[in-house]
Amino acid sequence: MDLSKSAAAPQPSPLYESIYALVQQIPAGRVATYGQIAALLGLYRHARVVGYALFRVGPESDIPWQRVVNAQGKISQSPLRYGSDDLQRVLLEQEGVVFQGDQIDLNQYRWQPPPSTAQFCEE
DNA sequence: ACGATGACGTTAT
DNA sequence: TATAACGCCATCG
Repeated sequence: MDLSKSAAAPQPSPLYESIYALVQQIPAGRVATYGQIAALLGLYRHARVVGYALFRVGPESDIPWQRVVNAQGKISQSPLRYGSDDLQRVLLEQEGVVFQGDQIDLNQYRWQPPPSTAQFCEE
C-alpha cells in the first residue's frame, strides 16, 4: 500500500496544527500576540493567518485562545464570536493577568518563547 | 481557478 | 495620541 497520499492527511492543514501547538505552549498568566506567534512559526507578516486559525477553533477546544491578544495588548474578537465580549478578559484575569483599563501590559505579561520551540536571533 | 474574507500589524496623516 | 488605509498571505465558497 502506498501511504503517500492515502490516509495521510487527516488534518486540513499542518500550518494550523503548528499554530495550535504553539498557542498551547503559552503558560497561564502569560499572553502572546498574533504577530509574535506568527514570527515564531516563520510567518513574520502572517499575523492574520494566526488569528484566522484561532477563529476556526471552538470555545471547547484545547487551545487557550484566550491568551492570544493583539500587539496592542488588547483583546480582539469578532462579532461572530460566542457573544461574550468580556469573556476573554475574565478568563485572563482569572489567570492572574491584570488589565490596565482595557489594555494589558505586554511588557510584563508577554510570553517569552523558549529557544527550543523556535530560533530567534536578536542582534 | 478566482474572488472575497479575516481574532492583525505597520506606517502615514 | 487617535484614526485611517494598506499590506500580507492562507482559507473558504
